[in-house]
Amino acid sequence: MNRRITSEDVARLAGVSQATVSRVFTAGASVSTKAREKVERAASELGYTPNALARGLTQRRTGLIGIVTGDLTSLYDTQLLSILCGALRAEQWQPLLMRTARTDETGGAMLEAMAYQVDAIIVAAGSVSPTIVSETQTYHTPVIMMGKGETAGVDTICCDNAYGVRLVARHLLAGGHRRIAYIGGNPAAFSEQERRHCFTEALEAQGASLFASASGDYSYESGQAAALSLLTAPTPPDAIFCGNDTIALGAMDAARHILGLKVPRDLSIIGFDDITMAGWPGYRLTTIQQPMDKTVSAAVNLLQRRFAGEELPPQAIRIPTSLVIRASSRAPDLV
Amino acid sequence: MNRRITSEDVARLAGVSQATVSRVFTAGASVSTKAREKVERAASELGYTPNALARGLTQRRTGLIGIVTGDLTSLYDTQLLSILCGALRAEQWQPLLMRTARTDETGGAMLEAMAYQVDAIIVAAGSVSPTIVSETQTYHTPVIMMGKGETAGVDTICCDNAYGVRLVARHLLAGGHRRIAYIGGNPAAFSEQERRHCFTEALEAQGASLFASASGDYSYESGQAAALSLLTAPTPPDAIFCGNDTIALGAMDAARHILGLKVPRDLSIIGFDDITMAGWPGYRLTTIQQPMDKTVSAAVNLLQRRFAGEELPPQAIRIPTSLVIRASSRAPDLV
DNA sequence: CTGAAAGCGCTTACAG
DNA sequence: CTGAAAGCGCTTACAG
Repeated sequence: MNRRITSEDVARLAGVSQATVSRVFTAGASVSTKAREKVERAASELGYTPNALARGLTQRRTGLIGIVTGDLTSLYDTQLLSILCGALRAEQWQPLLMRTARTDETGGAMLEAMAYQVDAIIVAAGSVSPTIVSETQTYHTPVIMMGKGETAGVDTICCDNAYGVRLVARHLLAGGHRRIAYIGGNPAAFSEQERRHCFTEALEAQGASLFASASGDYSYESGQAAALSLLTAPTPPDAIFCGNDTIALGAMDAARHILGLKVPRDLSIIGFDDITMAGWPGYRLTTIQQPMDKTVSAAVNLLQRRFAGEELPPQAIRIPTSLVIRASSRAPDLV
Repeated sequence: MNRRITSEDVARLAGVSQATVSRVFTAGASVSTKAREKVERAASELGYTPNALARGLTQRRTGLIGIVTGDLTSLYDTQLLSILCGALRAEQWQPLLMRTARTDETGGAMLEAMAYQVDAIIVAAGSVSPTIVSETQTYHTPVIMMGKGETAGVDTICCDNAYGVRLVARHLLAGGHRRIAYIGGNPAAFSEQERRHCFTEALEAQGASLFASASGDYSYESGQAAALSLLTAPTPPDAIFCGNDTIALGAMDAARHILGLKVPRDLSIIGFDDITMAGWPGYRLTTIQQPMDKTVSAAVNLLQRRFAGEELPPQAIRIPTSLVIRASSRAPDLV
């Protein structure tokens, strides 16, 4: 057979109407046990599965969730994606993955997802112009932006950067550090701006100040390069806080393997995210934990409420952060 | 407006028939310049994009490609996924991501993808029973299995495991190693079976034999545990070849940080895949490179040919492998 | 509970 | 080149 099996085929074999076949595959529709049995027998004999596209055309829901990610080069993004996909699957939602290579592709990717009538879009990358936001609002499709603070018109889920970096500042100062540097991620990213800003403020609130800083792009290589330039300066920093763990791993490798420094004896290094590798014995990175499972379940909950038709204003959810002390930072009591 | 804009709306505004609107958005359809202009103006004014679902229902093609992956915990899988998604996007194909948590979910995930009328399915995880294969063949949907050798009825793309592990055997023996161990991945995986088998054979072909071996599940933790047990035996191995890089990183960290061994002085470690981290200065892992871009472009090419209707028998493509010598293995000339 | 029929938003022969 | 109409495979009021 060169044609897909349709509900019509099943109906014919089962001796019922096509509508009855449809009802058997529609949760909550009323069908007699007898009819249901005939249909199920016929369906399994023919190997019938309802066409999700046709179903999506008639119902309001397709079960498709658009996920806009960056280039998936970041270990954090990748771990988040994995957890997110697992959670979506548990809800029987299918992720339509829009991987963007550049941050300005985000808007386009959202519109492409819309073309497939996705029930919602989760944006985990790049930033979105207000024009795009208002454009997507015409579609009445829920949009959740991850890693972004309050944004007009859409839901956002973000970790508590301010609290996290405050913990870092306190920890480093308690560790006796006075030349504290910062290596940031992509300057255009919200998380970078917030982390840098709040970290600087937190130091100042405690009577200290940022000693030096550099910018990267959240990559390992950028962490290496930035660390190298900071550490070879006439007066190098004695601690580096990094915008994410990947940068921190690059910085640590540069300090140890290129410059021959001991971490944390010569230098404390702290990251942000708590990706799996931060706990590996080769790194044992002190970092701010950003609980990915909580982020994901907040997203799923929000979608459930929106799908249920609840009329709530755009949410700006913050997920709590915490400090995970490992071996890459000087312990306060040893000073 | 609470309703999506349809081609009907555009037609009304542009003063043409709905069919003409459709033609403007269908590549290769003939429309007069005048009509095209009117339609394009109206479409952009209304913010119209064709409904990809409705289009998919009438055409043979949806532009959707189902991708069945494992739990995305593996660094190799994740890097491959990233490259794959980039390549699909370049073709205007959208990946419908089916992330499975257990290997026996593969078949179900394929059928779910089928329900969305995907144009093809790329399976990059788990194994598939012959029943599922024949079931999917009824749908006439191309299926490509990655990381699998020749399989009846479907296309496969796999790296040249045999050649790769032969290079490892030769390299280790040339390095003077005589107690060579192997830590495998998931015993149910094709790649594991092939690598283990061919590695054992390669050693024997060169007059040596496998000294010890252990099984893991391709994870970092399993690499650590297996290395620990092998290296604390009365006579430990002096070299370990690992079924993938992630295992090798775990093994290396266990050797160095838990047992205090020097790599490669006390022990050579070799991996498989050549993931990004294998080149990081903290590891500098000697490994077999499996070119992901070639794997991906082979898949894209194959899909293009299948979509074009070419009648070719199931392909069993092998991608060449090569040895990347870094610092985790003893150099032959130093012995 | 069940069938006939309209409709979801497109594409594509079929005439003209 | 263009319009009217059939059809893709479903769901869902509407009657009965």
